[in-house]
Amino acid sequence: MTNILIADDHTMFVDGMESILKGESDLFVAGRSYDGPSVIEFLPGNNVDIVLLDVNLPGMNGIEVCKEITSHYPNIKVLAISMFNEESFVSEILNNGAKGYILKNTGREELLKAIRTVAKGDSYFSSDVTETIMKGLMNQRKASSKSSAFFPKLSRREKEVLKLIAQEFTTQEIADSLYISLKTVESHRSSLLSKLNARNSVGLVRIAIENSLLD
Amino acid sequence: MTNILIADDHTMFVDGMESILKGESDLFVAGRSYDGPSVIEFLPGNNVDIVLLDVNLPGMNGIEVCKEITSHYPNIKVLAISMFNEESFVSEILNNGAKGYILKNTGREELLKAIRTVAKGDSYFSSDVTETIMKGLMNQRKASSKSSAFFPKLSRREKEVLKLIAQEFTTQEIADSLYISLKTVESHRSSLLSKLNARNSVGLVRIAIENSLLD
DNA sequence: TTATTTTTAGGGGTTTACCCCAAGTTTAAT
DNA sequence: ATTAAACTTGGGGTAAACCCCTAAAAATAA
Repeated sequence: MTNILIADDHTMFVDGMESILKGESDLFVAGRSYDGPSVIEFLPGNNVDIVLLDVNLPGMNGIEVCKEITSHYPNIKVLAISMFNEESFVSEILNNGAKGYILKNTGREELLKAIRTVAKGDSYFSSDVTETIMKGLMNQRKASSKSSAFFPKLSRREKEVLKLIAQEFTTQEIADSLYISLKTVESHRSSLLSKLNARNSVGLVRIAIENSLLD
Repeated sequence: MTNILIADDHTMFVDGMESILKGESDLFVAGRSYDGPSVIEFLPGNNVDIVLLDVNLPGMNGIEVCKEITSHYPNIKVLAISMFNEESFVSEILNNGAKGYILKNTGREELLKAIRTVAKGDSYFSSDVTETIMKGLMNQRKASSKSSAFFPKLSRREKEVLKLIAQEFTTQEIADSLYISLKTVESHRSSLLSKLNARNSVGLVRIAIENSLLD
């Protein structure tokens, strides 16, 4: 018998999931939680084998909850469930101990299969998710070779100017804002274009966003 | 007997909803659709009283589907269901004939109540949604001036031009690439600036990237 | 201390972007 | 069939961006 805790803030979804699991003799719904903290409160004193965990929970998000569970209860398996096939979500929650990741647009049969697979101690990912992870790994090399390695150092001033350019300020406005002359800003602008190998401001901003330089 | 068509791309959700409705003797699930077009295909030749319609459908979004349903089948009631309590979604689908709007985090009882209310010909909104609508009405004056809330529709050409701008092409190069005149591209550029409320190309590209319009 | 980079700033010029106007054609929706 | 968008193309103008050049003070690294 596998005891399951369903953690999802969408009541309707939890109701539905429970209806599905009720028909299975080897699966038992031990409890339901509608936010992160109540999952943590539920676990001590209740016999839970698997947590069906929504990645996007209110209060304390799924990733935090997952980290909490796997560190304190190594025997409890977390099966992450999400609306979104987002590479960032997937990789982050997997790095925090989740044993599987399925999407809410997977069917009843696959849900049951995923639960039973994880209950055995194996991992389960729906095919969409596997694909996403693969793409993520592919882009990691691209990103590292493009951004980290090929990325030239920008000086303090250049970064400042770049941020203001990205906020749609004109050269004159940037000059006024930094209390320097128009020509100085033009000079920084020009070295930015050269360093980042861009043709114009649009390229500067695209590169800046891609390398998250605007924070 | 009320015949219900469930339209949602999340299989698991549809399964769950069906499980809930199966226990009710006065409600019958006539069919299930996983995208917009298949809803439209299903209706002729099937007896449907209520469509449980997800606002965010692939292929053809819920708002379009709703418009189509209510214009061709005035007797069919649409009960909109959504993850999001977004004012823009709510007001838009209501303006297109939906009889009710509930969130996916409403419980089983409220779902059944909503269905039966709409089946009688009345309207039903969950209290959260009512609140959102009220707030929306209050903010309508401000919203028109700021309008950074939701994304205006861009025409085919505008999207093409935007993509090329983001690739650092000049107006002349874009014109050559699309076999249209420089002035035409400038015209599209200008309407893009106006629609997206940007000061220059940098703003256009930033907004485009933020809304992942460059694929 | 010397060398290098950064920051500052200018002169002078070309190209591009952006703004206002108007108006014809094409396409889509009612 | 009639409206309404969307697409197209001008003319003419201003402001901004971008490019070449040089170069001195200031901060940083060797």
